[in-house]
Amino acid sequence: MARITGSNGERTALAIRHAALRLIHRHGFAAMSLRDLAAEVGIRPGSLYNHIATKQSLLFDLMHEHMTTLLAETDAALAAAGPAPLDRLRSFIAHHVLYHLERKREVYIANFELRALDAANAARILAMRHDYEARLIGLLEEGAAAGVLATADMRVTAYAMLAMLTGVCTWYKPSGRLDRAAIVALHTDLALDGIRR
Amino acid sequence: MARITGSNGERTALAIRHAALRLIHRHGFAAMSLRDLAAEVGIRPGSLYNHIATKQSLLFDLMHEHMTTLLAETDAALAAAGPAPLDRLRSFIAHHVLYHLERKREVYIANFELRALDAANAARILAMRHDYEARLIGLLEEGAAAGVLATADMRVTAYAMLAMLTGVCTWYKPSGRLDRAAIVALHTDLALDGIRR
DNA sequence: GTCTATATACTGATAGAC
DNA sequence: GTCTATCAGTATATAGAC
Repeated sequence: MARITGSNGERTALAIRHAALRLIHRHGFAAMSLRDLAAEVGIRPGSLYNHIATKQSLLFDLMHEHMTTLLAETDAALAAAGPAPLDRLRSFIAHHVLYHLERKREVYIANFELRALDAANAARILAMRHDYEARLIGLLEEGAAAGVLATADMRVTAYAMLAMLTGVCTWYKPSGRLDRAAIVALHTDLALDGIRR
Repeated sequence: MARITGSNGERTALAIRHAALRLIHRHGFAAMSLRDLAAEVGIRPGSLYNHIATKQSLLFDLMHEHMTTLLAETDAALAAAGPAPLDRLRSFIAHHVLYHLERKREVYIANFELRALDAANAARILAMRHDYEARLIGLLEEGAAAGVLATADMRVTAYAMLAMLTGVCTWYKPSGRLDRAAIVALHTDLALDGIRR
């Protein structure tokens, strides 16, 4: 007999993940105690262990799920884009910015809590991050081959672009002055043409 | 009678600051115990309190010293630059990148451990960060007034540029492929003209 | 699956001898 | 200024009743 969808156990597991995202984003993984987490969920500390193996595995699962989703969605966005290198690049930028606006907590954690993972887990997440960087480097190489863009160094340019595009996570608030489309357009312009006129 | 320069106490205090920069950069402030710190310095945990008031004040002092130096050096770089808006902007970019290459640990801590400060200390560091951002926004406004650059939004453009320029902290290694001048040139080109050709 | 209770270790910080 | 010793609180994780 199949497990009942949305049973109490599953709802608790989901609540733990959401509460962990909030607390880790706000205070950092090391500063989040399992007592804090349990209190946020509304259960006793020991009950957490019906849903997680260790605090470490909880962090890894959150990061792994984020990276899996990011890679899959990016590939889908590129598959839906036109064939022109600049169009594909625009598609990457737009998806990256929108994804980072919508899931700023997951992104923040995946970028800044790598230090809290043990060596084996960190290696797995790093490999997925390298896969993601490789997507952008590939797009830059396509553009350079087509003669529509130029850069002194593919890899460092990709790092610089990703740092800029990921920066939205640190200041974006949904109630802010600019809407999402304006933020995407501004970052696309900056990446492609800079600020000089 | 003046205190002897480089006395044992001062050398210990300096060693604590350096060790703290290393450990916080590597593991994060919350994950650095004062026992770890004392061991790295080569003293007993209790002896730390001859040099620091609390763990919190140690973090604040490190961040405050960094921000003070960054603001002073930036003003000096701008004072030494030519009067043309683009020259002043190039001077800002070059100084920012070089400073961040040379003091990546301090920068990383100041950017990502704000959450570990209590409210009053965080407000002081945030005010200094806003001062720094205001320098760049001012330069962008100078350039826009002179008609040599354009942007859809001054503040968000400044955030995006700072995120990009600060990104060097996360991957730079002195033994890397590109030397500092090349990294500065690449980021200046990216900021001013983007990647499109 | 959640609860109470607890094991075991570690945390920041302090007191007082030298 | 550094040491030994320790306080009081908290950390992750586990055991067993319900």
